[in-house]
Amino acid sequence: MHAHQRMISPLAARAIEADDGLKLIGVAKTFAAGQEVFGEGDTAVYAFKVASGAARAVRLLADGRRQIVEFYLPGDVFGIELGQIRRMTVEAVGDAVLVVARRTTLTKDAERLWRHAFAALVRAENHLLTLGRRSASERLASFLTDLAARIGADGVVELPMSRQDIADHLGLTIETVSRTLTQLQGQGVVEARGCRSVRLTHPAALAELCE
Amino acid sequence: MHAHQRMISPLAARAIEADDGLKLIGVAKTFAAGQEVFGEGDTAVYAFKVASGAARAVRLLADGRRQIVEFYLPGDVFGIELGQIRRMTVEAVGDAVLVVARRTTLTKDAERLWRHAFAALVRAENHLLTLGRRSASERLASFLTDLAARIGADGVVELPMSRQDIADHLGLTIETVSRTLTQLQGQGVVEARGCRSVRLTHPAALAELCE
DNA sequence: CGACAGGTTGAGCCTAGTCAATGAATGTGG
DNA sequence: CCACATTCATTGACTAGGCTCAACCTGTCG
Repeated sequence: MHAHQRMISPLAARAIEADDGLKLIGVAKTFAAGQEVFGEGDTAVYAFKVASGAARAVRLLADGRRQIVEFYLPGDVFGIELGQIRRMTVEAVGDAVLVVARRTTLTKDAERLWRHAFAALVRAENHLLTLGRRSASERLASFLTDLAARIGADGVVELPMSRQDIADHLGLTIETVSRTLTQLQGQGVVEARGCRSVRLTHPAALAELCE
Repeated sequence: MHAHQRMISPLAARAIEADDGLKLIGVAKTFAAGQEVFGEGDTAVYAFKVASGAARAVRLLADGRRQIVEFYLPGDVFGIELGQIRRMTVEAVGDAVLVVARRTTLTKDAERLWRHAFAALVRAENHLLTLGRRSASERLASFLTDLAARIGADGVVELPMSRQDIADHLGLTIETVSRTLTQLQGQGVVEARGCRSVRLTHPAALAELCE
């Protein structure tokens, strides 16, 4: 098990309340690396909250090109839908523990679900700017800055996802992700410690690089 | 005045109800081409519904690169915010008539506002796939197919926006938009009638081109 | 230790961007 | 009504950022 995949006891997760105010009471369920949480086209029954690990929301084109619409990290809520049909596939990234709740039991929390969905909108719209107008190095800089804010500890980000996942999130190839990361190291703004751990040595410069 | 900018009497627009079920009662206001409806950073007071014309939601990078996050077409509602601050600028595309309502007076319609915001999320997440993984011709094909579904009449789409707007929405340059459109004509799937009107001569083939 | 998946690096290519010239459309004033 | 100005769109020549294909390296685990 990797350091970034802190497992928590399923029992301890039974009632997780993060600072978002949404008390998502449900059963904690463990997903293995790559396991599908739900698939595009499925009937939407549950909402989920990440207790540990991470998940990815994936959309595919017919020829296999893949876009990761969003990464869900500890504390994030996902699976809220207006319709009955899942609009994309969500899979565990590495091993993950999710708290599961029937969507129908959450209607009293409508206001808070609303906030989570709106946060997703804000994130998606920000990401549109990145995919539409930023260069490879700007995409990486944005990505690392964002991750640092969400799961960074003391300037170090433990990446839960593979290079392929990062590439598919940023609309690049693994080769470009790899090269760009090397280049950022050359500029002295980040420092890799193994391929799943990045230290942001100069976060201000990294933020500059986002333009 | 262009054919696609059907003006309606402000009085007639006082209570616009489209098939979305949201009865947005307010004052109709006319905006000139390019006029700002609200700016990034402004305090969010009103919500808007497009009566005629179109609007664009714009985000800028420091060096002037521009991303059009979304086009709002007749019937679309925008300006719903969770916070008090506008997250992007919205401007009229060509002349436009908008119905304006105080956000605070809309709280009883929360359920319907919710639907509009969720629709924006679905659109944004779909567009992420386009910007992240589609080629120039696939982007144009997606764009035209989408527009045809929203404002197409009999296979003809009257474009409310300029080439620059299209480019900034699709993450391309005007030259690439222009060339790609010419190329689509060469393939016989579309037919331009002046630069603001496109006939989808072979919509099925166009849908194929989206991959 | 050896095998394998995942990551890095290199060489060459291709799509889309840049820079520049031309052409079409719209608007203004004489 | 036409000459001119201005803006927007198209086309061409060239460039470059990122992709493809391929080899090599690294770290993780049996």
